[in-house]
Amino acid sequence: MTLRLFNTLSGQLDEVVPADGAELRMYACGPTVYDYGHIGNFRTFLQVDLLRRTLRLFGTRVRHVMNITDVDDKIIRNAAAAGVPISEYTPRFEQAFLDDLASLAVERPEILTRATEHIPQMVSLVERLAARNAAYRTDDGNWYFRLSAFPEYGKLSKKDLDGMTDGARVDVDEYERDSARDFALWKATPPGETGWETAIGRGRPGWHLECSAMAMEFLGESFDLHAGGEDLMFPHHENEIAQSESATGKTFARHWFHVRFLLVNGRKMSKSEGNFFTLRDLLLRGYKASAIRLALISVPYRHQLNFTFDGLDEATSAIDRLRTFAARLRSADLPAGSSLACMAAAARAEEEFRDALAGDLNTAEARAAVFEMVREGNIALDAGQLRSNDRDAMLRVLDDFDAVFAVIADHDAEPTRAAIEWARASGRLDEVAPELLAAQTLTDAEVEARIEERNQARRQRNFRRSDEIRDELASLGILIEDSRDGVRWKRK
RNA sequence: GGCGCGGUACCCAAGUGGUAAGGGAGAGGUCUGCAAAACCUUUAUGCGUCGGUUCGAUCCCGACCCGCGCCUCCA
Repeated sequence: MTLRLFNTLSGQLDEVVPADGAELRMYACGPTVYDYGHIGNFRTFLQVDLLRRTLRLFGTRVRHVMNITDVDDKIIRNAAAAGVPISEYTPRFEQAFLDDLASLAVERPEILTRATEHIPQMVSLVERLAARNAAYRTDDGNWYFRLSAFPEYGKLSKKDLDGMTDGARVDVDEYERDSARDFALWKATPPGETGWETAIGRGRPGWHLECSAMAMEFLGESFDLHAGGEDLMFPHHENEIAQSESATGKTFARHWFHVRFLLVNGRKMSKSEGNFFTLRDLLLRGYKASAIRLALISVPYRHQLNFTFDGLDEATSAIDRLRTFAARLRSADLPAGSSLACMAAAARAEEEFRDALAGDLNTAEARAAVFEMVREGNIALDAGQLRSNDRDAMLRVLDDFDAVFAVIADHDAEPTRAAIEWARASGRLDEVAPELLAAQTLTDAEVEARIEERNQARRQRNFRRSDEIRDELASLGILIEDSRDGVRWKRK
């Protein structure tokens, strides 16, 4: 199966296939590690994860490179404010970021790469550009890219810069850029400030240079796909294209994948709006990692997603439904054989699920296909018409669904536990939902013991006592469900 | 101002030129010591407004209204 994906560069749906016929080489812009990641960041990384998981489901091998930007103005400023060198400042947030990705079940890219470890590659890129007269050094030691050296500039973001550049250029200060639109490749820094001594002078990389250098380092001068948030389209990706293609004369990335920003309560997320959430904020409020993941991937990547707490509740319920169905399938005692209707339901779900993903990663439709099968499966189960082969077929659909969505398999305890641990360590315990904290006061074994106590009371038909225990556990955020196959419980 | 996206039931959200997926919530029911959970059923004569094209439009065209994003650090 082949994925058809919107390509910002071509402006249409293009098939995503490896140019070398073997391995899909993709580069995704990673985080600048100056703070904890927020849900907007994670929507993008989650959608990239969805992309790579879908490719793999379709049988495509992936070599996915993600950079960690560990030097830039914000980092330098924040580290200075914290009174630590950046080499001490960034690892903390890099680790937090990677932990957050793991919490959200985001697969690790094949290659993670840091900007500060590729200074030589960046320097040689500048030298190549200089040799082609596409880069120049100003008297203050900065290096700029000469936009006029790249006539195709604007082809990604569809900007026509002709009228915007410098038609009215009069006297350009000798210390300034030749054109206001020329962008910095390398920023000169005085001794004492973060910088590297290199052949092109002392300084540090401009923002765009690292991505070009590292993408080429690990994927070659020309590769299959480049991903990032919509804001990166201009100027970041446009500049990457300009500097890369000017240096190599080759197409940089063939396919460009951009994820739209999310809104929170209908507005752009910002600290001043009071609608700014990190992953950790949400975990501490008691939302499960799986629910956050599902909420962030259920709206297709090209649409704005309006993130709300209602949406998280919806995702929580939806996951419960899926998990309950999966558990029900697994534990059901079924006769051998298969039924035509159930096999057909599974086959249809599988086909629709794959088709939906193949059509520009339509997660909403893919989800719907599986939920339809869930309903059909439940009906068959209730009617005693589901047979063991049907079960296997439906479980396979759920497996494929989870290979991409990754929300049915329950790994929610660890992220929540880790978030509480982190809150404890960083003096933020007051941000933890009381119920969540309460639920942590009992170990699983202790909960089981209380439940056994209640079971005993129930056997003696001492329902007053039994309800007492149930209420007590409920106040600790532990929900009890009596079922035919015994008592199930879960932490809220 | 330039570029772009969207307005579908109480909420979220797919979708197609031929009569509206899915999830959540609500209601009813099954089950249950009770409850919860689970499961089933049910919920848009209508898809921002007004015109047009068409045998037929939510889907195509035009105008308008509203919301949003990018154009500057930003995923």
